[in-house]
Amino acid sequence: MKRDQRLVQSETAIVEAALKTLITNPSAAMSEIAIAADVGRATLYRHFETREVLIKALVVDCMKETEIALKGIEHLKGRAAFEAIFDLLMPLADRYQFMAGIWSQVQNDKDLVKIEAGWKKDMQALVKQTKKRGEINRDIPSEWIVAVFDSTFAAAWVLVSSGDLSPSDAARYAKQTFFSGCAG
Amino acid sequence: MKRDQRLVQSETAIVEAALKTLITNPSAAMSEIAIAADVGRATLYRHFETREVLIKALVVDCMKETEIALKGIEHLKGRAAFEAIFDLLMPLADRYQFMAGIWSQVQNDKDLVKIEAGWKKDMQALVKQTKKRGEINRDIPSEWIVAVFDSTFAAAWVLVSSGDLSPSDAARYAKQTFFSGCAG
DNA sequence: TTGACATGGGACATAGGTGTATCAAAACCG
DNA sequence: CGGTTTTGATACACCTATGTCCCATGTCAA
Repeated sequence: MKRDQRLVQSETAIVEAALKTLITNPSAAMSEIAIAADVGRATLYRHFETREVLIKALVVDCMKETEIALKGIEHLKGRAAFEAIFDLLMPLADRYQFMAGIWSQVQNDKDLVKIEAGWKKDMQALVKQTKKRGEINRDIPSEWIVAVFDSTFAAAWVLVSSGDLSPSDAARYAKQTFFSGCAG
Repeated sequence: MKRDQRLVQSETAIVEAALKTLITNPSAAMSEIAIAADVGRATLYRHFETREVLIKALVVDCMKETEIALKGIEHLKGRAAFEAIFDLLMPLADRYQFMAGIWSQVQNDKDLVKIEAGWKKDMQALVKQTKKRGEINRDIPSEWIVAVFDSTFAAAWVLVSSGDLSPSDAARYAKQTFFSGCAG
């Protein structure tokens, strides 16, 4: 017995519309999302009990995509790891635009905060490793490096989302800028 | 006849509290702001007719401070101009944290959008000028340069606001990172 | 001191968003 | 086809934030 086609159709429509809507307006109402998904408001609530549940589901989706994308780069070290991250994550620009905008509404969710904290920790470890390899200037504080990495990504995502740059071009510029900026 | 001391006292308390409150939570309610200012909600509305008016007033204040800070650097060109901007604007980190967070609530205000558009235009002109002087790599698109400039600032502001970096240290790192990143 | 004025607190109407319940119509699966 | 399930629309109660109004209280300036 197959799953009713209407269910999957509604759900994918909702997820896509919610993502797009919440990127442009992180505090968009459920009714706006329903309209964008071309779905009744009641149906929206049938699929996601509350607004909170919907948002968490979207964030979890994005995080899963990230971890899938990053699968198999554990063996890379230092600069090569950084470059792989730029390449692999740049196509997910819109997902990160969404996460960045919605984050303040999610800061009370222990699960998500914990995952984010883990990422930050991994990042700091990678920075230290790269410093040891001499690919990043040891005199620059790691906090600054991490902050610059994040903000370089953000800059690239904005230009990708707005269509000014392709993901691959953006990744190239981001890598160049980041390493030139942090090497010397 | 002097202006009633109570008026100025309330107003400064409101402005300061509103700024601080809206930095941490850009969608804070008027009641929260009133409590933070240690002022009755009614008094808050006596000074600022609506929430919209309050926010616009705060943004205008920040913009004025910016233009005052930048007064007298028109004669500087290229890299020197960029460095002056970093130095002069870094102490205003909290103001920019506020502006960045509140901006989506202000995008319908023609006045503010116009001012912001003017700044962007000036920025692009400065980038082109600096490229001509050979202080920025001509092969990097100006859009990317501007985006990196903005995001470098944002990174620095976050670290300054969180107390991890002093404004002067932040400005130093930001200048170093930005020019190393964009020169080669 | 005194008249004018700002304030705090509370009551109030309004608007908009959230989440629930119901029902007839439509689409699906077998 | 026929029973089941999903759907859209609507009505509903609830809550929260906004903005207005009023009045007793306390403070200011002349």
